[in-house]
Amino acid sequence: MDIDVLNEKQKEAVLKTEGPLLVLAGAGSGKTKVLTTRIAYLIREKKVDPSSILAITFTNKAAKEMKYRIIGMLGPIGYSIMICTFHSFGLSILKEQYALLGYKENFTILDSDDTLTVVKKIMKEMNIDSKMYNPKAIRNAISSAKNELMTALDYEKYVNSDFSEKVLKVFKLYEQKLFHNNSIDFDDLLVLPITIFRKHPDILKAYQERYFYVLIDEYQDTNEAQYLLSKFISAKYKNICVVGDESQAIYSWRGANYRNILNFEKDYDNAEVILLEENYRSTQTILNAANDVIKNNTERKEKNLWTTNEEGLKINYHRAYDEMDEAYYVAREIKKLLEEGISKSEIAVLYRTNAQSRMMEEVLLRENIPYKVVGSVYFYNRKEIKDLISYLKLLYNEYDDTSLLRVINTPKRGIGLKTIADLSLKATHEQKSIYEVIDHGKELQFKNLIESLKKETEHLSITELVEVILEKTGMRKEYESEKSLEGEVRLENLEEFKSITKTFEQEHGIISLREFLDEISLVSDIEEHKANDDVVTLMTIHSAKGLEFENVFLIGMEENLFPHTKYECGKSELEEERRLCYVAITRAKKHLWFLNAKKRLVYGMDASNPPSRFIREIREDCLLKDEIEPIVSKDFSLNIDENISYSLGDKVFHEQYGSGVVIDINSSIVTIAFEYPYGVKKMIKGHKSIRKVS
DNA sequence: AGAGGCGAATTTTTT
DNA sequence: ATTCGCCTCT
Repeated sequence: MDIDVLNEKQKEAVLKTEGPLLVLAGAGSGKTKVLTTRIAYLIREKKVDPSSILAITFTNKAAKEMKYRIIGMLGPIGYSIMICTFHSFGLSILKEQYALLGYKENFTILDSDDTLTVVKKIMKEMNIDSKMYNPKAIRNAISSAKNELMTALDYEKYVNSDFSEKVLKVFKLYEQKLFHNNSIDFDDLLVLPITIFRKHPDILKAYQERYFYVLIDEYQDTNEAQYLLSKFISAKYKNICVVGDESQAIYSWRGANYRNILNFEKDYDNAEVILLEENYRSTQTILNAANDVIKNNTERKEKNLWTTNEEGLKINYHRAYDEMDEAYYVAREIKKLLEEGISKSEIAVLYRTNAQSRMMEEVLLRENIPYKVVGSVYFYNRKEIKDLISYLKLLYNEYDDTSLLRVINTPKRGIGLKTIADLSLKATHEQKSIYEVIDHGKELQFKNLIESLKKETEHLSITELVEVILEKTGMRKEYESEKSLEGEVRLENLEEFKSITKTFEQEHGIISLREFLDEISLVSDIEEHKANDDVVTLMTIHSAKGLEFENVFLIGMEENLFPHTKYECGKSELEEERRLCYVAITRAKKHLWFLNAKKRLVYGMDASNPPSRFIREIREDCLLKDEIEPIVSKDFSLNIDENISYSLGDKVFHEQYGSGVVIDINSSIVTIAFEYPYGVKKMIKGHKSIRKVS
């Protein structure tokens, strides 16, 4: 553990172990290093019991990274430290205290799709028109209310419109329904522990004593519930260290309140504040640009990033003709970088909205530059996977109506809408779950099937159980008998799921269904276990938070797009956009490019936006305007056979990857699933390397 | 139950 | 421009 490699401020942050501490850590100032060293110091020097340390992060990825680094420093003892996300911390409490709130041990967690389904169902039952009131909006309103720690009862006081009146109605039933289903949503993972703590001071006390030292990462992103949970847990010993940077608060639209970090000193008497302003990541030029932009925000703590790094390259600024020209400029610059021997994994293209990735993808495909789009398709979101997970959830918690409804007629077993409606009505009426009220007909056969599978869970591993489910529910047969290529792909996905469970079991030993379900409920996607993929990264600025790349292209630097002003543009919204810009700029270590276009298609209409105000906020000598001839090129025909149309399920043959199936088509890109080991690839329509086979 | 047509919406995303 | 959800028709 190298305390000596830390700078003075970082050292202070490590050594001040007692009492409330606020570490304002600018971008690239070694925040994670401080956190991990601090934990190592507590254990090694202060002889603190690892199990009395609680470190909370926002994402699984961050938690994993921190754990990995700690274990690197301390060895296996690191495993016994509670390093987790807010939600998994909440779950750990609920697993111990569920009974206090009347839940049964086998409660399950609904994801945001599931909760939407519940909301829709309730709206239907209550005859609320889903055209007049958007179910998603209602779900979000409920979720926001819960994160503000409002119960349905509290919400009543805030009803001031038609919409909120409907929200209230749905909210009440929603909470009832979840309870009767013995299930909870993501928000409950934060809210219910707080409810318990408020009701049972003795239990709160026990947790306070268990976690003597508390660390919270990304404190600027805490919402009310998370804020309060942090406060409760550390209220007794007040050994709370929060780390964050209000300049990087970009989730206020999700209920995060960066004032939590600005108010830390008011919340905790004698709080010490340490500023980490030395940046180890970027060049002076990049930091100047970042500072120039962020200083236009009013609500922030004065902070000025500096570095001893060299001045570095200027920021290239290119105003392209249109979005295609913009993408081509980026592709050309990337090619230059690759020729210089720069690794693709050190190149990122960042944008404000997902829609912008499209043209970029198309051009990178045409130019044969390997890339990945972060956060596009979620494995767990595929239909067949969700169905399978629903079976698992139902086996664990038969009261889970959401899962039951998903699979009761999947694959088809002749249980129609009428039957389902009747069952739902009966269940609502008797305040029971659907499973409980099933007593005859084909649905009883289904119930018996579930009962027999439940028996199997006792002596099978998860992988074996999945196999039995695929067989006995007829899922496998269904897809096999389709004799369609789509069915084949779905079967492959299910096989892939089995390899996930297998890996999981190899890593964790024999695990219970509960452990497995918890894991997949709280992890949004599987590990990107294609490790050594050296490719260019495309992603939104939001997803780029916490990451760094030597070379960063920031595209769409235009008014209306970034800052984004689709709806209203209030001062606070603009400031959040500016923080987002700050985050984007500070991702770059060595070289940064700004791109925009004189005109582009927005919602199918020509739009021409002036350059982003953020560019103007940067001192001029940081920027190098690059004026080159626009590529107004029509000769994309290179390697392309025109007029080839595709439909889903078409069989194709690729000279390198062999035979494959078209699984997605969008304007000029086809997605093709090739056989093992090539997998799913995107290609430009009509590329000469692929041909259709009949 | 599945295909086709129409209208509406279209920032950011984790858990 | 395109996607998505809902509706109707086979």
